[in-house]
Amino acid sequence: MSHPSEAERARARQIVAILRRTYPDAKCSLNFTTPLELLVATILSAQCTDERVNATTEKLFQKYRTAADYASAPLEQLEQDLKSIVFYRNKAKNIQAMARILVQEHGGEVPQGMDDLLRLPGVARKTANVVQGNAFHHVEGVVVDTHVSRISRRLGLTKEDDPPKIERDLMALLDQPDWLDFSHMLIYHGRAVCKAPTPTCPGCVLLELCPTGQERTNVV
DNA sequence: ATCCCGAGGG
DNA sequence: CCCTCTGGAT
Repeated sequence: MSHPSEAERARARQIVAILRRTYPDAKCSLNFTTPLELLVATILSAQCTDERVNATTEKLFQKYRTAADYASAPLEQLEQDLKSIVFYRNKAKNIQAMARILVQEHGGEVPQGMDDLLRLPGVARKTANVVQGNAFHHVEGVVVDTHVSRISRRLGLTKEDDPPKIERDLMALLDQPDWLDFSHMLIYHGRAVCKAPTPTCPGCVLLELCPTGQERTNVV
């Protein structure tokens, strides 16, 4: 899949066009006003709904305004402030370690480069792509979360299982200007229609272009 | 492959 | 009690 045919790229463009008509306002669902806020929110969003993250960060961002605030807080205090988020101990530890690197190596700011972002604890390609795309309007890759992985596989856009490999397939298949929106639209689609256990294929706007949907609706 | 480990809904 | 929500590090 690293060298998709022109037919495969054309099919991908059709999928993007339909998604754009269906989800014209798709965007990042995390609330943030600065790159630091988005970075913290995205770390918190692992295995957790954006709604729950937003409910937590509403208070969190009033208390922690700078990287130094996270860096200097007692870890137990930060843990308590993240208590309602799943994996809160890991996330508190990662956010504090991340903030200390921002203070010590980046003047308290969030770095824009992929390599610098990936060196931060709790940050892998998904989080780095979210921050680059939504805070810096700089798109180097495709955001591949569980929704993007699942739906890309169902649509036959990739056969891979490993998120970095899925990302490589999608980067080869999609036009770069579509990368960020593609993920946002699939995330909306995944929440509303193409759900993990039980996709509601009848009525899906992508049914005609989806091998999995064809299979499911023919059997049932 | 396993660990991390909360909240809301049925 | 069980399932759903939905990444990163070791």
